[in-house]
Amino acid sequence: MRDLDNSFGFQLRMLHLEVDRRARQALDIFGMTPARVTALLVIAANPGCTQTALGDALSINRASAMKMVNALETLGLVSRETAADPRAHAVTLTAAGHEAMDAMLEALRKADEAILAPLGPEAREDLLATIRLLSVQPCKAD
Amino acid sequence: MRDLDNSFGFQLRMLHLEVDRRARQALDIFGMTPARVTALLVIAANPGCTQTALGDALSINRASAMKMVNALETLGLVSRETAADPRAHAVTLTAAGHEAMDAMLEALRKADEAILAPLGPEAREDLLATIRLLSVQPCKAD
DNA sequence: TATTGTTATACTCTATAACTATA
DNA sequence: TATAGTTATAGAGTATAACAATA
Repeated sequence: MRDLDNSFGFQLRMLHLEVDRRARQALDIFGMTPARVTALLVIAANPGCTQTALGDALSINRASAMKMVNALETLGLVSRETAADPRAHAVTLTAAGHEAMDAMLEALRKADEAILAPLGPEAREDLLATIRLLSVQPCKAD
Repeated sequence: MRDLDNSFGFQLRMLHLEVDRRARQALDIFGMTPARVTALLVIAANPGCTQTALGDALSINRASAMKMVNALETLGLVSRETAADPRAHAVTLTAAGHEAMDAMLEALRKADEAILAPLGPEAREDLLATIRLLSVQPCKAD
């Protein structure tokens, strides 16, 4: 049997599976999912971004980004404003979106806490620093 | 704006997004996906497991596990054998499955390498050890 | 009664391709 | 010609609910 314990991709996938499952549970009462919260966070960090820019930030294409915005708009969390370029839409959080985001982040923080329980403060900082180092930060949408 | 840099869940999701994207590219020529490889690995680690047990190991339900086995069987990578309990199927890798798995793991190793490039040997071991510590290892399917 | 596999159906998230309107 | 948004369609991966066979 192959030594899966040493496969970074496999281990990360297993961890993500668990984190995602817990996040999904935590977000269920909001009618949200991890993918939607991620989109919401990117929009919050880049108010007025276009749908195409949002897609680039999330590594998804225009059509998929539009569907996400549709879902968030239906939930009343974001709105499409007119942009300088009349072809584009400027996507921004509504007041309800800002409020909801705070509640969701707190719910996610609790879900993360359950996962991170085995780690002390230093180990958590090290882990976060390492992940940040590896991750191409796709939160710039402009 | 909320400090997303310090949100473990958000950072992990972003990292997973990138790792998954590269893994998907690497597996494309095999007609495989990360989810299918994970299932294949669990089956390889637990030869003769039932579909329900596979589902438990992957945190998915029976119906979804059956679909995965169907896909892997169609690709000729696994086979359903008769189990002690005639209600169940014993799922095992075929010879082709074992061969293909080696090639896939090598392809994934290369994809991981591209992500891990910023880390030295020690940092990689630390990261892997930490992830293993957090991850409830769902690779026991029996 | 409980469990295994199965089928049917549906939802989320992604993709591609083609269309429109504007640049 | 290129770009932003849209629509239609499709596929992967998940879920629930109900069914047959077996324990």
